[in-house]
Amino acid sequence: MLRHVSATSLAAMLRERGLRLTPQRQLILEAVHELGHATPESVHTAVRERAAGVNITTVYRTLELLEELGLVNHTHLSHGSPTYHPAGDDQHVHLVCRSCGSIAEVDPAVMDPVTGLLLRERDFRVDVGHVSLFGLCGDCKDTP
Amino acid sequence: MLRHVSATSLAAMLRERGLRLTPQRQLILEAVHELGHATPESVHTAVRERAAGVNITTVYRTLELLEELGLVNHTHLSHGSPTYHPAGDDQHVHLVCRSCGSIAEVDPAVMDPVTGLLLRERDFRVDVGHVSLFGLCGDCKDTP
DNA sequence: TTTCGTGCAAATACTTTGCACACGG
DNA sequence: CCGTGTGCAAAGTATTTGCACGAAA
Repeated sequence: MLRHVSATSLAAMLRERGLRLTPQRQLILEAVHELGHATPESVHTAVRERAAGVNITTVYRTLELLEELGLVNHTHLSHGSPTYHPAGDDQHVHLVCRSCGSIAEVDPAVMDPVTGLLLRERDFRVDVGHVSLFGLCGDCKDTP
Repeated sequence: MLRHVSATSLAAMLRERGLRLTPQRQLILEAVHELGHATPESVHTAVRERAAGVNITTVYRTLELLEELGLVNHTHLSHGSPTYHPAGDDQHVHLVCRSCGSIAEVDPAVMDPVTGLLLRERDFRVDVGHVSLFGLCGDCKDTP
């Protein structure tokens, strides 16, 4: 269960593509791991606590890069900013309550019947690390 | 299988709340039905073909209203603008290809195993008319 | 030394808000 | 008439882009 990508392996992944390891890229990747659910804004805030000068532009560019490298995924929780989270085997499906805004996580295996069906019948390969389901949570379904 | 909400029934729903039937509201609701998948921008364009003066602000306000009335739903297809579609029994789940951007639709019944499980085990009521699944379509999965 | 990466500033996209007038009921 | 709805303009947020300098390899 790999929860952290070490600086050296990040460096290796970057080098493979002729890209460079910078303090910003390390800090941003660490921030995503620490935050779990991270918007560009929250990453920016977190990174700034360690290194004041890091620009929001760099956060956007780096998150996009980290996603290309397969180190993070993003999903859209309700409206507004995308939410980034570490890629890997700790993936989860999000349950977003439209009433109270709470976000719960469930094992992506709950999607297996659906992903299997869609692959067989529609030739569509669902990216499970990317799924958000909207609805009403237990606390809200009675008092909407 | 009700595919259109008539002007009179829209009027009735509005009147119940002390709201008014206006040409803009009729046109915008019609546009959502005609377009099927409609962003605020595309609704604006479609409506303008019939009535030049309609403002984008009114489109936003009206889509929000129509959603409160339960006449339309919106979902987030990839990034960017939300996509509105008619509410009712023609609901569908969206399959969004992250490679080519294509949007396919499937019967929401494919989600039944998942919605049932989440209701039983997590007390979470999934809004199926709101589901978008991201992944790779058949055309793209071989040549990503 | 050679690119690549970053910060900065400005541009762009999307959405919301305040207000005065228009108009549906 | 009364009060809601609209258009307009402007403000607010979120994100992207161009460019010159700084820095990794």
